[in-house]
Amino acid sequence: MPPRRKLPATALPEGDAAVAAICAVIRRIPKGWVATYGQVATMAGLPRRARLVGYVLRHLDPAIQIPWHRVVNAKGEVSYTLSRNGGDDEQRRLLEEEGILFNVGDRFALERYRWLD
DNA sequence: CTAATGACGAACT
DNA sequence: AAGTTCGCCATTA
Repeated sequence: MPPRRKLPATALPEGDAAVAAICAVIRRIPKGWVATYGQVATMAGLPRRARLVGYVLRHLDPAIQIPWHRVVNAKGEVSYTLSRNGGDDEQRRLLEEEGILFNVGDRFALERYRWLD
């Protein structure tokens, strides 16, 4: 069986190693805590590659077991995108389920929930 | 080959 | 505080 992902065959210059590194970091985010896209990228050895993290998460096989919902943007909110067809609401639900409180601006106190290695 | 498009983010205005 | 601009870079048009 090939890797459980949906990336095109000619994916990244860094290859599967980059995808694996990103997933490895995300898997270490503790329950009830979050990490930003940029933070995950840096921790995976890919500084300034936040968009790549978003790209990988976007194309990840839904069946793969990974706490993808714990990855948020630097403003302390879930990145809402039309193309996600409600998947963003699901992310918020999962985070609230883990005890993260959202305020009226669809945001939460990032400084309070950010996972520091 | 060029241009636009992002699950992004920092710096400006 | 909120909107804009620019850097980022793989993918898509």
